[in-house]
Amino acid sequence: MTTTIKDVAKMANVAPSTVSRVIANNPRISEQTKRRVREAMDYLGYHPNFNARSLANRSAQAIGLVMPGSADKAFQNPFFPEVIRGISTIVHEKEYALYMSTGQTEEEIYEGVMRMVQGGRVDGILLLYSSVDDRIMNYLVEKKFPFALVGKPLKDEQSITHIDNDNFQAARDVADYLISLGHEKIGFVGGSSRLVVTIDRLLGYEKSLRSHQLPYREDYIIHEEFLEKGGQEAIRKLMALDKPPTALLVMDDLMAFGVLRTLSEMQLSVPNDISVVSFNNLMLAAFSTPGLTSVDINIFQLGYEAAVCLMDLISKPDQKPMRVAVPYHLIERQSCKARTVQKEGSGSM
Amino acid sequence: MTTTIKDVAKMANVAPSTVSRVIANNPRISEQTKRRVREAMDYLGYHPNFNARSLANRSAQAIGLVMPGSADKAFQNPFFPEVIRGISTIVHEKEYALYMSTGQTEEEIYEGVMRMVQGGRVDGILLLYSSVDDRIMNYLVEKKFPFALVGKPLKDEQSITHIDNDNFQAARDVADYLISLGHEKIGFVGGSSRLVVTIDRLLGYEKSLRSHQLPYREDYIIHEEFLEKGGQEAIRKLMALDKPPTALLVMDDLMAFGVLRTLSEMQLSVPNDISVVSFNNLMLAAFSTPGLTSVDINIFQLGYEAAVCLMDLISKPDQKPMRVAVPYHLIERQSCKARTVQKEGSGSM
DNA sequence: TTGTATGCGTTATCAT
DNA sequence: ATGATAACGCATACAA
Repeated sequence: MTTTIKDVAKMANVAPSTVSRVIANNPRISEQTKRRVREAMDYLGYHPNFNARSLANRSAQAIGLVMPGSADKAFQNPFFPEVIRGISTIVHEKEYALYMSTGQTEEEIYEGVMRMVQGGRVDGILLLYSSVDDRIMNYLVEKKFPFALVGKPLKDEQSITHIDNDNFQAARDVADYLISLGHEKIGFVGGSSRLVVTIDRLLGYEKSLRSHQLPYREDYIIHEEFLEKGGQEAIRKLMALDKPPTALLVMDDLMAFGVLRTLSEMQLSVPNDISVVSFNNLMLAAFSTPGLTSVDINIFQLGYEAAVCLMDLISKPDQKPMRVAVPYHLIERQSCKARTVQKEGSGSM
Repeated sequence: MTTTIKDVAKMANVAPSTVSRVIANNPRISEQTKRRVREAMDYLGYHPNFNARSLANRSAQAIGLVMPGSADKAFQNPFFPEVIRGISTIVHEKEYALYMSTGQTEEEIYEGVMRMVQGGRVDGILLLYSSVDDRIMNYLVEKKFPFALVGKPLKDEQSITHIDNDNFQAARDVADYLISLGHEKIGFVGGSSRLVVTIDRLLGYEKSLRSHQLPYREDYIIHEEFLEKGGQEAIRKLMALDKPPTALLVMDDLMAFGVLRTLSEMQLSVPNDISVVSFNNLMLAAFSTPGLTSVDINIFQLGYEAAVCLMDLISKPDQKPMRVAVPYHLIERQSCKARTVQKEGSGSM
């Protein structure tokens, strides 16, 4: 049916193995026969069968992408397309293909990953999130299957290749910034507390408060999904408090939009009534009203570096685990404002 | 190394072929042995090798995604993640996997598609754009390889399965809308003129003008990339005209943002000085200032329906080509305003 | 430098 | 109801 290596061999008057060698550009084949074989390939429109090749080779020339929830969920947040952009550039360079798992529940995703891995569909995996005690990561570790993590593992930092920002420091910087603006009641709107990135940033936030002798109030800490809706939920809870915060550290721009929208529905003004800083610096951050002050975490680069590391892991059998810290920086826009001095004034700063 | 069907067979005291039948849940195997085999599979943590299966089967249980330019380019526009969301839901239901081709130039993408197809990596292809005289589409047609097109083919409409909006009518509606607002000088900011969607909408726009006895001016037609930058370029050209338009039909929200931004840099007000309507109704449309009046083309559904069709094409050998028209509707926000009556007043409407 | 034979892990076609 | 065996298309160790 489809043309195989044998057809080419026949046409070029050589053995199939010779054709195979020509494909691999084996130096021990004479230029003459190479040319002859290549002509035959061109003429017949031959293309190698990947499945057969993978089978004989045990390599698939493809890497798998694992997102939290299936693509139809994750892609709601522009974070993922953007990491994938970074990944894609390097994957393309290496002539690899990209494979996306689909699955709604954690169980389904886990199954999908097992199938990818054991089924020999992919040579390596990129884990695009890091959560506490993740089955999938445990599985990969145990299997000693090449993978890189976008994010930080909770433990085994030394043995797991991972690429992230210094989220502890980033959150601390942000809180410091808010405090320097005179804010003392700062809310934290984060993602699931099972996400390591949430944990890290919460720690950084806490550290900042403590170093400024500010109280750390549990009721200022909210955990929601990284979506607009999450932000809406969060801000409702916070504003219902007896003493609502005057500033917010929001972990995701999308959430921040939810916050902004709800606040404006409540007739509250950002930044006059409340200041907001968030993370990711998505394109939307520039377009919202007011412009959103946001931490640019270099999402693209996160993906790019992760792909580079994974490729190393795949090609160099005894590559040591790596850790790459991608720089971040605060982009100031119009969502923050200095607070007029408090009456209670503990005089900090 | 990895556990194969043979290991399972040995452990369950059956032949490999029997194990294979159990996997396929062949009814001619007794429940007893099925149970025994399954226990062995569980115990050994067996997972079938996809490559071997595909090889024997000539089916990959995967479909390929083809975007204009590689992911790292295309994903700059939220359109693509959103179509993929739609695709992903149905692909996941059918337990298929998703392959993404990577490639920068048209040549590279073409090569990638050939490799996917002839290499047996995928059982079908989703073409996420439609351009005039597209090599890739021609190749797929010629190969009679199952594929569905998101968009409309320029010719062979009857024989190519495609999913789109009625873009002619949509653009006509939009232009009518602008005209009903009193605008007579309406600019058209579109994508590449090689894209069928551009062609269709341009036709609809023209039709609207003509039916209202309004002049169709070449210099009001701009073609740029579907990115913010494209919009910036476009509006600069238009505003440099002797009689710049008072209203714009912009083909993409991202472009529209570019337009908005540049206009505001020029100290021009939307909608007071100029009205803007665009397409796609991305999340950003709601967040921009002013809120962007945009045509919701149901991107998610576009992807969803396309995947459904492709699955039919794959599973039913003699499935006829299909055409699905996804509805659209105009979402009015604040970027358009009625024009005060013109002095020259041809009195239309 | 090139050809021969074998294996990669499954499925499918015969048998029994 | 189950087993033996031959593909599937390619790569590679071993010969020549």
